[in-house]
Amino acid sequence: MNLTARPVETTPLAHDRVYRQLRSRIMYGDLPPGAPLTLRGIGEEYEVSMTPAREAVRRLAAEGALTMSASGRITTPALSNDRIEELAALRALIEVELASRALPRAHLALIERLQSINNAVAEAVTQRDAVSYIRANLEFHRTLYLRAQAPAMLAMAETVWLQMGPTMRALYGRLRRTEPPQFHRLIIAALRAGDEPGLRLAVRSDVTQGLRMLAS
Amino acid sequence: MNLTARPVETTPLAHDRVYRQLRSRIMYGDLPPGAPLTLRGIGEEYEVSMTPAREAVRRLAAEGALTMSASGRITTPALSNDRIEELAALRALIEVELASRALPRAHLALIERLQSINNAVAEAVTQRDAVSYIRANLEFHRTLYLRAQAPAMLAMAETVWLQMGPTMRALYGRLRRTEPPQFHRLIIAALRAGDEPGLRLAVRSDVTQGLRMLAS
DNA sequence: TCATGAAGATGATGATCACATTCTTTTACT
DNA sequence: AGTAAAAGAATGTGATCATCATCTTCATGA
Repeated sequence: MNLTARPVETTPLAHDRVYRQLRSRIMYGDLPPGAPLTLRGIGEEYEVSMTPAREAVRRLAAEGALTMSASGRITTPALSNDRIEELAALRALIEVELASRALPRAHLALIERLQSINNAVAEAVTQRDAVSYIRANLEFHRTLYLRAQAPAMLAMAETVWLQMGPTMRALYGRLRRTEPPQFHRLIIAALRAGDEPGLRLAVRSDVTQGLRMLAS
Repeated sequence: MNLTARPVETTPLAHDRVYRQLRSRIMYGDLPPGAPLTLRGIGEEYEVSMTPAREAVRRLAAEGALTMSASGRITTPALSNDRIEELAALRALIEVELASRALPRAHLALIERLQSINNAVAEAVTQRDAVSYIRANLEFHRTLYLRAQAPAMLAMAETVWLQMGPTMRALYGRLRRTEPPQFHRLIIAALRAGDEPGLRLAVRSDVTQGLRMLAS
């Protein structure tokens, strides 16, 4: 048995590092929809050969974070309105369930952390910083859902976030808004009150509000 | 512009062929949970080098169809009971929604096709053929959900099926049953009657019935 | 008998290259 | 000037190899 108490510092793995960095850039809207990528370009940017770049891309493509054309060209996804509606519906289904499962375990410390994260969201909104906004917003949701103790569901939700990343950024660009997210306050209030129906409604509203931007 | 009206027979791509064949074997329960795989073994089996084998494995691992240990060892997933409960809950959430969206478009021809697929399911049950049973059962569900015109949701549902494939097979092995699936008949009846609440209940029951096998 | 350790086998990782396809730009012809 | 053909550049695919980590097996010693 290995008893050497070394830290968890495993993973100098090149492909995993490239995967995680690309994933962050996509999920948080650093790349616009339809942005082209190349294996050689990625390899150069992250100082690896084509092989780890390919594996990272293959992995991201499998998660829907990247699109591969018939000829193998790599781009970030440019979603149709129908696709966006579907993904929003998936978010509603999965995240309402996650919130519901997190509710009985949501104690005061968690609620206060959500409160503080929500301040960061509001801050990003006033500064019109799209990437910071998306990052803080998703951190708000992830922090709540982690309490649900449902890793498979959380992974599904994150996959949906990943697919919507570039589009989220583009949508935010059209948005003229300076008020902080109202539904986050409703979520926090419902958590405090232990109000499950209210929580479900608040999460569903928060998750599908982006659709209204499309209608206009 | 290319006007050569060649058939769609693009894709002699090795990694894609390996991916699809491995995916089928996993989804339909041809591999037991925890089965080890190697890149060289896959390459030899499908007569390709390690490179396409690696890409296929990477893709399947990203979908949760394969598990990679910290040292890179590849196995089919061996799910905990908690994980199985989660995946069943996800099936319920997503597939109930898909069925509901398919309902208004489900005409007689579709219902008759479902009827005939269900006969194949019953046939597989009487012959105790696990792989045929799983394949026919999933074809039943996929045929219905295709009518929902919701490709992103269907892809999510298939990802869940994929993750449960090896476990489904193992569960079926414990099952002593000769009667055909009762809930499929309820699904078909609800479709004929245009009964949405009944359809939702029938799909949810069908999808979560496997959980009862675990309780025993 | 069991633990310890070394040697060999096994397997994933990453780099590099040749090749075919696709896309882009340039050239040539009407 | 506009269209088409052709030359060139760019890009993904698949094979091969060197390397390192891990696992297994077997021998050694208390």
